[in-house]
Amino acid sequence: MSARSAGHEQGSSPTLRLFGRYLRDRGLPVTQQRSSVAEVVFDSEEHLSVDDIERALRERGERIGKATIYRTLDLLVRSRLVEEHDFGEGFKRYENRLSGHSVSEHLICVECGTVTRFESPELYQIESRVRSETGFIPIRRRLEIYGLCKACQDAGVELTTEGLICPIEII
Amino acid sequence: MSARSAGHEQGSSPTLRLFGRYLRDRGLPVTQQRSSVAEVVFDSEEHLSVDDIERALRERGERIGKATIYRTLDLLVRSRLVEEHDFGEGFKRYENRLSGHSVSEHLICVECGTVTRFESPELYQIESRVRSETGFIPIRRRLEIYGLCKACQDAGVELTTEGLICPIEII
DNA sequence: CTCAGTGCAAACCGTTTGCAGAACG
DNA sequence: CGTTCTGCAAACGGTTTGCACTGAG
Repeated sequence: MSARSAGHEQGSSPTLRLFGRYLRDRGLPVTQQRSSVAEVVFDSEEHLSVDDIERALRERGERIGKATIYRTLDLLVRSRLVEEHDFGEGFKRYENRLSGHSVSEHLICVECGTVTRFESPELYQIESRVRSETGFIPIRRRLEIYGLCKACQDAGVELTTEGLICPIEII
Repeated sequence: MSARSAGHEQGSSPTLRLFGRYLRDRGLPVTQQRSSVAEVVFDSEEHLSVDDIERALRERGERIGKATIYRTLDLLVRSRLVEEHDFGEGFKRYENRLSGHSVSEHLICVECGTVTRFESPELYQIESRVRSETGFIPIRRRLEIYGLCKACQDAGVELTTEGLICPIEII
């Protein structure tokens, strides 16, 4: 905050250095705040909400405004180092794209909300078929399967059948 | 609006009658407004925003409050007759699930925003594999492929490469 | 006639923006 | 030193909610 700074980013993760390069390449300042926000996201394997990030920063003893967090996340997403998710919770989540499991497919439990990653190589077939059949060039995809996770089943949760059972039936 | 009402739903689409049944089964009143909102959604093949629906109602000469539209859409989604979508535009869209093409896979052009439906039977393989490998029971899924549509390519749109080209590279 | 629905406007809440002061290069 | 960033608070926009009034059953 006060000091002459410049000390962040040294001895840090390769990913953080990549972000530094991204900023420098564009003539953008590598600030204390940007480094801190990036570090929190890079150090986690989770899908973090903005509140999660703010909390993690506070635990490190840093108080960074939400506006700055949002602005930094925008840069991180643009740099392609971080991926933005929307699981329909009313807010976005952010994830380190270089954390090893660079998969963007998710199983989402409708009961407990747990998000699990999974891989589906079949997507490549789907995309190449789409491309050849329609001329559409795929860039990125989102596959989310909502359902009931094993843990909730074991806990005895049943699928509540809201809605019409057989909508085709008349009257 | 003024008249003694009760006249809606007669001679209307089977789907609208299904919604009437859904409401009656639960002891909920089948009101003029609910019928109108439902009819607009059932009569369209599109992914409608709340503004689209409000506009369509106004064109029919009906002025229904946004709150009522939201409340009715909630019922329609619960009845499983309508599906809710979020294409990351900052608001939701709603679609008649019984409009023939009951497919929930979409191609979304990042340039012009056009949404096109497509089918991918491969999803069944993916889901049965997920179920047997993890025990997760799939209920519904969302597959969205973002990319460049044929029309935009023909119009000369190029894919702008923002972000780091090779993030694995050092420094 | 009663209970639920409707409409209005205010509340909500995640996100964005304007601006004065602080920091990077 | 000039330009960009930061933080605060206010603005924003889609959605939700409280409440007096209207309408369905």
